[in-house]
Amino acid sequence: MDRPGRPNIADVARLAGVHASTVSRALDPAARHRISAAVAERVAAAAEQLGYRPSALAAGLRSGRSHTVGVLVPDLTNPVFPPIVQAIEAALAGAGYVTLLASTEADPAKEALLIRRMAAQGADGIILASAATGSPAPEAAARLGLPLVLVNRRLPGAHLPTIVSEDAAGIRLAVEHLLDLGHRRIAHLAGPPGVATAADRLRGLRAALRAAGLAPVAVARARAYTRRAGADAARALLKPGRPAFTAIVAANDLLALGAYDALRAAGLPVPAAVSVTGFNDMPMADLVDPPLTTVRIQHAGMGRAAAEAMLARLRGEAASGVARLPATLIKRGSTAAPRPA
Amino acid sequence: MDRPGRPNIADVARLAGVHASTVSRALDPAARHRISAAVAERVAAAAEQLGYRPSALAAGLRSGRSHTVGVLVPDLTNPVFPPIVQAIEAALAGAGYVTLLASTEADPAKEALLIRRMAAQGADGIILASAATGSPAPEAAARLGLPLVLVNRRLPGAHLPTIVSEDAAGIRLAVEHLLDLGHRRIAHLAGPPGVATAADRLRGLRAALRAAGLAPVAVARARAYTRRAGADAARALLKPGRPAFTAIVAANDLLALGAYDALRAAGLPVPAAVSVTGFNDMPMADLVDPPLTTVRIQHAGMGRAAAEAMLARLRGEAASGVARLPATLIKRGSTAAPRPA
DNA sequence: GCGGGATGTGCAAACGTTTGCGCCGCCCGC
DNA sequence: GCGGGCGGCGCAAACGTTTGCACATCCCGC
Repeated sequence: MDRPGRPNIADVARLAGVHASTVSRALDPAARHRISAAVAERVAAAAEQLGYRPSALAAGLRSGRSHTVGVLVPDLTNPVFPPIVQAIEAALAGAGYVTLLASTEADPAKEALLIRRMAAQGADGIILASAATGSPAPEAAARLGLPLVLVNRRLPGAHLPTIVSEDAAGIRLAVEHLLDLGHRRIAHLAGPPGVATAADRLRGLRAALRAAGLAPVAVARARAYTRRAGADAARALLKPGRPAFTAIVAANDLLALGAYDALRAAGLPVPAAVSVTGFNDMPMADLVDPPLTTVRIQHAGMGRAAAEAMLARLRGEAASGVARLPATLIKRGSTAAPRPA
Repeated sequence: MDRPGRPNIADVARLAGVHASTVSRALDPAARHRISAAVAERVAAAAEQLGYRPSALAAGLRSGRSHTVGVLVPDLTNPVFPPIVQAIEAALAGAGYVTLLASTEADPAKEALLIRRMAAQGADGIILASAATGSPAPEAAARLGLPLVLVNRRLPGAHLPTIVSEDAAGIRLAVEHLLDLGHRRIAHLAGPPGVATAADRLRGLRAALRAAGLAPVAVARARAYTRRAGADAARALLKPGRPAFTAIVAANDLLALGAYDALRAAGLPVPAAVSVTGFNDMPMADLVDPPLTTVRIQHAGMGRAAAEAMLARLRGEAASGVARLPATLIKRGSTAAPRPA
């Protein structure tokens, strides 16, 4: 009976011969300076001896800060997200924060539910990966008074701290690489509607081609960022009557892999008949056949930056605006000079 | 001043004209039956009108159950884990639980720290993916009184609820497939020491070969479940003086891909010169060159089962023992009949 | 020598729930 | 007609912290 589970702050106080509030202050780095060194030391020793672990729950209840941040992704099995989530978690953990993870499955209702649930758990903020237009997150977070940070995708309407890649500049690298190889008839496999990256990359593609006095010979829009949707859209590009092209710039690696499927089915070898580029340089992009030429984004960098932005907001620094992390071109086997006509 | 942030349980009680404790019971499905239907309805209406959201923090503090479960993975960027974590999270969310995620980076000290931190956050239990021998988790969880469930890897010493794949039976499928193709000289790329799957798969391989009156012609042990470690171990297999073989059974897909690298470097085409099999059927395994013949495990099934096991334990059902989920062989392009000697 | 700021610590009130206990009134059985 | 049980609800004490406030002590300057 004298070992009632976990030691209390009161137990520590008793052992150290001080009041509980003194223990609280002595153990809080931000308030330790208000305590004499001798007492602080005695408290630390007592806490150590008892193996005292403060209850973050109780602290969170009283202080309103639970040292917890929610992370929402649409689908963790999309290879883009694990590195981002991993980096977020690492950065948050480094600051003593715990990460709450949940998948929205790209369902706005579920997104709203999860935000409410995380708020109920006392989360101090929400990091949302891959917001789509119509997302209830901004309004839900605002109503709950929760800071919201966006990563990987912008939300054009909302005025929120956001970390994304340089989509336009990145796609320009891919286009210029193809132009250098001699391609002139370039098609685009665009991302789904309502997704900022899709629009930004399409715009970037148009601008890059225009700079060379060209325009895309065809644009097909995939209904989702998946391999299957990419294959379907690529098949549409290949329909008889469509203009001929020698290269496909895909808005995303999975779409590029879908293009592989469609081209293979049509008997068009990559890159001999058609060159293909992706975007993201997801893990394993170098292992597919042929190895995918793609635009590498800073997965980990984005995650870290998003976590930092959140931590800054939680410190009270009213940071905002969108940060764009540079992208680089990774040349692999899926691009080559066009077959001479 | 009359809109003090979030509505209280007391606010609801006031509006419904009852006591706070009645509100608590009326809103708790497990205790609603102790309340008259009329009052329950009035309370529900009041809660709805105020947009009342109970604070899980406060409830957790008082009741000791925070409806929170911690999930620990060594490395989220390993493609095996995202589907498992996703399934865990989905199953937990379905039961009203929130998932805490953290990466241990295969560091025992970090593992222990994260368990302590999650315990401080009031986590009701811990699901540990890929425990290695010497893991501090069992002792740490026991000391904190936290239920612990293992997934993906057993921990031979500990007596814990565990969900793994049928490793021995799975590897037997790969071996029998190679035997059917006519292979007789089979080498094994084993997993790292201290990892139960590595030992189980090696044992399964030996048993399957013994049943055919054979034995592995060579076994190389990778220092980790990574592509690079697989390549290094495969290189060791290829050293001059080592016995010749026509097939490599790898303990894991990433090791198999490492074998690809080593074989390619040695000028040995897969599968013409050497057949290769993997284990896990991780995403993208069908996209590599050549598409990998591998043993498919039930990623999502394991995650779901692990979550169910945890929920059962939290309901008080003292479940235990290891559950083994069946694996199936996926035949692709990396295996073929051996080149006639 | 005295007033006034530091400086260090204690006090107690929160934070928002859950839950054992007790009370009241009703119904039912004898 | 009466007693006992039970259903329905209120009461208040937790759960373990943080933090504004008060208070004592000490030191310093005038």
